[in-house]
Amino acid sequence: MSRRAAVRLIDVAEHAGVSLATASRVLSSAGAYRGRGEARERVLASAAELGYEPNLHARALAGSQSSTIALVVHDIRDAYFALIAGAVVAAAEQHGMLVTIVSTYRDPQQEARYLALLRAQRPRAIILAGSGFTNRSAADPIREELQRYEGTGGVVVTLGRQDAGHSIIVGNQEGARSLAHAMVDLGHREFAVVTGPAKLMTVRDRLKGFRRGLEECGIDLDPAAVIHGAATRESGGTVAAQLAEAKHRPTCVFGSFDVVAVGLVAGFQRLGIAVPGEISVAGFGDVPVASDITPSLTTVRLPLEQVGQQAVELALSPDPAVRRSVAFEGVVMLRDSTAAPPA
Amino acid sequence: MSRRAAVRLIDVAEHAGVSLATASRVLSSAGAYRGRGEARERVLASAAELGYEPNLHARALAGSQSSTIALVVHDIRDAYFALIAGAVVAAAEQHGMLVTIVSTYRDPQQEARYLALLRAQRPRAIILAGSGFTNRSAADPIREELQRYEGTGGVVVTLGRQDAGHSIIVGNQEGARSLAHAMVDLGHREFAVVTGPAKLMTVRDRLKGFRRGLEECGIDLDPAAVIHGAATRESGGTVAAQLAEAKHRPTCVFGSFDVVAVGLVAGFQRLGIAVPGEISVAGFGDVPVASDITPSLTTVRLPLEQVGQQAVELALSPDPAVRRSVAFEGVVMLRDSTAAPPA
DNA sequence: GAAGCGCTCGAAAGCGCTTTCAATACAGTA
DNA sequence: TACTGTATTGAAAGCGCTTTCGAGCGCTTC
Repeated sequence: MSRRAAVRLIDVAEHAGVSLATASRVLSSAGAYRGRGEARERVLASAAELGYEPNLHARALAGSQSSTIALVVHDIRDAYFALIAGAVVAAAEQHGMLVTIVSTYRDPQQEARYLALLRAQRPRAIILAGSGFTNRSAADPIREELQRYEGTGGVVVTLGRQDAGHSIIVGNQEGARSLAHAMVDLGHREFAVVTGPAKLMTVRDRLKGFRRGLEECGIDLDPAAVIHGAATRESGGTVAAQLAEAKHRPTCVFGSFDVVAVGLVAGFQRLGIAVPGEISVAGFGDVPVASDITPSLTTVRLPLEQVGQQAVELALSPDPAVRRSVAFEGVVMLRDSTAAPPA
Repeated sequence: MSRRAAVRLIDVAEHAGVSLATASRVLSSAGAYRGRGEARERVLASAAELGYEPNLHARALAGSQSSTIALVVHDIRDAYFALIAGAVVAAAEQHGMLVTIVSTYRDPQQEARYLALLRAQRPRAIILAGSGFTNRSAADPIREELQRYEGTGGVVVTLGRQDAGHSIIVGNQEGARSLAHAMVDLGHREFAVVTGPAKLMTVRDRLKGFRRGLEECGIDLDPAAVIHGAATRESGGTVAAQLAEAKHRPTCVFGSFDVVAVGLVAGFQRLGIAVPGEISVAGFGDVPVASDITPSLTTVRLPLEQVGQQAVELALSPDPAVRRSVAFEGVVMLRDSTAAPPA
């Protein structure tokens, strides 16, 4: 294990018989530089021969231009975020950038701490996916972190929140609204919503959209019919049991995360309640498991692939000073977990 | 958006009235340094007041000690890798390290390219998860990359391959072997294996383990009964159709990735073949979807959480020169997709 | 009281690169 | 041929930090 030092730019320069500056210009292909042919070729050849690899730290330090993008998610193990991460990683690599992923496990304190840690890495941009605590007070630590980061020249891209940097609207509200219409079209009038922590923007947006959709159909969503739990499968199962025992059972339950809906379906089935025969269940996200369960889950498909790609585009957009905002729409995927209500 | 420069260490030093060196020592808490009390306190106070944040690039450059760990996976969108990534990210952050994730989408060329890109970032360690093309020839580009990286002082941790750096055995062989025994115990004698590309180590190991398990029970696995497809749900569906039409249908099918098994189950059900009534299906991995489908999937649970944690431990282990190897075992999760063969 | 030890602390030398700045080369024009 | 304008090149100054090296200090030890 000879800890032989890595090849440096100066080694390449000497080997090619040019100055350090020239070698740098050739290899970092700075703008319009083409070299007089001769020198350029020699540098390229030497670099290849010696197996030169730039040191990104040195590059970042000298050029104050980092080549990493930071992605902050709630939980990378969650399919929803994994899908976004996949798209971000793929898009970033197209631009020769690396992605640093941080998983906050839905803890706002953590999130702020991580953001601080991340800033130390001086990433070109921070993409905040699925962050979005609805703390609109002036003292929101996350917003403060973000603003500070922007202040030092960083780019911020947020998904589902719009109080900092570029923002991407992932279609939470619109999607939920469409879903509400679809459920009413199926004949449902009695609803329950099972969702996550009220402090998450995502939760609020989906709920708001669903409620608005119902209102447009002349249906009021009883606040008591909105159940806030965790955004997990287990939570769905627990709530299913509660709903099963309720005196007045809804005909359609909207689990505002696919995993929750999956838990609901499993829960009802365990209790011998037929889905969709006796009760319809819809989810949100169209994560792979949605099509895998039986009955397959009616849900709202979010274009996560494009969202991730777009996030990288915005992250790398040349003029960060002008805030941009891009909206996507969710599309309702009618599958087997919903049907007309029992007669 | 005033692009005000970030606070530097020298700003802190001046504000505290100490030298740059002292400030550095206090803030990077280098070993046994405690300061004479006085100086230390002042530096800490100044840093807090000015909101100092170290520049990791400068740190890495000067100290030649990076604070990122690189994680290479096949596909971060895949639950298996997402689970590993979650554990790695969590464990890394405990050590104040950031994780750079690269997704190679199962392309060996890509993988080698990414490894090169990664090396430019000079991560403290590279964790290669689910890499493992079985190219044992001298010209394996990935092994070459890894060895080169080790040569320059980097640490390598591999999951499921053992030709470089520290290695973690995730239990592919042992797990598959146990599963084979469990299936034979259930009464099965006729098997088929549906698996991924033969060039993946994971595929080979699981197959080898399964075959060995059967042999130990006196059963030979017909090479014709091993079907190599993609490690996807769709592939499972396709193969289910093929198996359904075969003249001699096995009583138990082992899908060596959970997703494949999920596809198999869905495929058989679509064709009206009862699982497990007419045919048993088992998977490997125990990814969340395994418990979500109906019938729930018999599979082998890999301790991915611990694997990820251990990978980080090894990555950060003080003496990289001595190669270490840690083995985990998979445990068979008998669920509803398997039963005794039809009489 | 001199020598020795174990600290803290400051000056300064880099880490490997990008990027001015000034110098030189070359082409094009008169 | 001389003269300007443009492209290419090299020297050198950092980017923000860690880390030797050595000076200085307060002790104990003989």
